[in-house]
Amino acid sequence: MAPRPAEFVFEQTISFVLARTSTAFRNSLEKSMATIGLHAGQAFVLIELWKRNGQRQIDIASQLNLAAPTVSKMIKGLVEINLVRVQKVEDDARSTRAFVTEKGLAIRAEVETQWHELEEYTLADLNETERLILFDLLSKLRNTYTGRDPEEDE
Amino acid sequence: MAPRPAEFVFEQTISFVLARTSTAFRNSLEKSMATIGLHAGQAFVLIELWKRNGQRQIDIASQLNLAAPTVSKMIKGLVEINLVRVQKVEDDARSTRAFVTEKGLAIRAEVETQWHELEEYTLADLNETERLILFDLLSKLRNTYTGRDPEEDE
DNA sequence: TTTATTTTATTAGCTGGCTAACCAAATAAG
DNA sequence: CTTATTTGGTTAGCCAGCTAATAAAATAAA
Repeated sequence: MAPRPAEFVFEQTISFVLARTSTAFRNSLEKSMATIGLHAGQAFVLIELWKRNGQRQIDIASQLNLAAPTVSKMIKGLVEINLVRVQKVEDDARSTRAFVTEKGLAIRAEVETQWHELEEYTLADLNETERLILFDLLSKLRNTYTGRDPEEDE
Repeated sequence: MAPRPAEFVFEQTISFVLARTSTAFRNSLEKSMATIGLHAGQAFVLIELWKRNGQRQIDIASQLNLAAPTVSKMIKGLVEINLVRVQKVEDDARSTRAFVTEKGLAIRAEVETQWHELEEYTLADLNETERLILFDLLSKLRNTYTGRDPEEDE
């Protein structure tokens, strides 16, 4: 491990910039999703269900690297606004599967539009090469923090 | 603005990866700071005060791109554990200035050590070039989201 | 000078995250 | 078969963020 410099400047660490950027981005995402009546966390759950409908909460949590209670709350919110319904699994009385409703399916186009808009705004100052590199580097960081196997998503 | 592709894959957007990476990083930072009895948010306030002691809450909020109530709570927590004290400004009865206590000054070395350790862990899979590029790209994103003037930090 | 506006900070209440503790069901061990 | 462990989910309670609403002080405007 590299030695800690004598005069440590927090602002010049990637950790610092990543943290501040994260917060700022989160606000933007929340605002973006709010325009279509969603919270950011709910959008992530929907994205997961659009990919594989009927997942159990623990599966969603695993995919998004979230804790079980976090997903539990998000799904509760989605059920309340009729975008998702839950259904007991017949052969396992512990788990419940989450399914998108018709309304939950219908909202996908709006989410995509908003998401794409935010993405463009995010990357406005970056050229194509920078975009590819940033995606790659962020993916590496994610793998580092979550200990996940790269390329395990399809 | 580029057209939204026919089949939109959320997972392949930088927004998606950034969001998931952010959450994972936040957890790591929180755990890291917890080893020295701090919360992540409190660390950021301390970092600001170490740089310029006696700042008003609104100054700190501005520097960190946080809302006033957020900083208010963080400082309250820091005061409770005797790392920060607040003092009324004599010529402006609205604002209070925050100062690090002796204990708040003394903890700096520990925070630096922990921070540096997390930074090394974060960047373990990245070479020097990638580190520089990542810092630069994240800074760009931060500027995009916060609308801040680049290079305004010293 | 009086009134209107802006500024600083706090409180209340929300979502996004977490851990700890708990329950019930499924499975493994004995 | 009975007990112990693991697993899926919820509840409670915490911090990191936010907005809206409020209060008080400072400033600008009339």
